[in-house]
Amino acid sequence: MPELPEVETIRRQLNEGIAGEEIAQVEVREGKNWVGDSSQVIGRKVAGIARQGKYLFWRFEDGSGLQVHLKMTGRVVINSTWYETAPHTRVVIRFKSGKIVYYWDTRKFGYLRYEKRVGEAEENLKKRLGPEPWKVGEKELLSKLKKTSRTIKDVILDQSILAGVGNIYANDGLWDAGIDPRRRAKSLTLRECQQLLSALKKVMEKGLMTGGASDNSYVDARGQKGKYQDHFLVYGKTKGVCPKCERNLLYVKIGGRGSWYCESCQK
DNA sequence: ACCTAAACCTGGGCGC
DNA sequence: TGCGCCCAGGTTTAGG
Repeated sequence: MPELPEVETIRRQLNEGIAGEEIAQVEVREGKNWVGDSSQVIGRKVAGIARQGKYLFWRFEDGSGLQVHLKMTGRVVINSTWYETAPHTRVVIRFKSGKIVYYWDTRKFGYLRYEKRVGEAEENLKKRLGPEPWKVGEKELLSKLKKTSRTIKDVILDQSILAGVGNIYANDGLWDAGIDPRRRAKSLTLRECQQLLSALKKVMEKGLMTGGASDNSYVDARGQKGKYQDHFLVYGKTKGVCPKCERNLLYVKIGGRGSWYCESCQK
């Protein structure tokens, strides 16, 4: 599942690959994945690619743009012939230069949407999203934690509180911080909040360094798998053991999402 | 207002 | 081996 490190990896590669390119043609093979009228992007030149949380924004030179969300199984891949005829290629964007961007998505949850004023779209989204873990202090985060009766895991997955954290990095971050995912957010001390924030930054930086987590569907904009799945601390480790104390990990569902933790090391 | 749960989809894994 | 069921989770939306 693309979370912040995966989306950022794609952003960097897209920026490198298509900045300055002019869109010549768009082929929408699956209408669910394009919101609105795809012909609106024809003739636009890409100025650059921005990101807010797990959202990508293609900025065109005329101030319009494209908002993209990959949801669970979305891929954005440049110039890979396999995707030309792949069964789940949903959108094909061809540039004047001959470069091609493929949007591929088995489950059809993701979308591309043209925005007449992309700067405004980014601003509107920014108002709805919380800060990314690097952009918030522990005191500011703690004051948000104190306002809710939800579990800490629920809260860090809430994009309006903290942007960019998904289930993989939430699980690993909570383990690294030694915090039980079932704890009420309001029960965290300032010190624990600081540990959690620094753990989340640490695991997400690791994710970025290793090219993201390709546990299931994720590949980068070059079609390559990441390696963070080789560094999972607890995520997905059913029948696995704690990396620290080697006791069996426990599994519970929190807010409908799989949660792995060590009863002994996470308090 | 605040919180939970269903809906959106498909392929893969599991049990029988 | 094969069938069918259940599950994965980001976000929105509907419901309690």
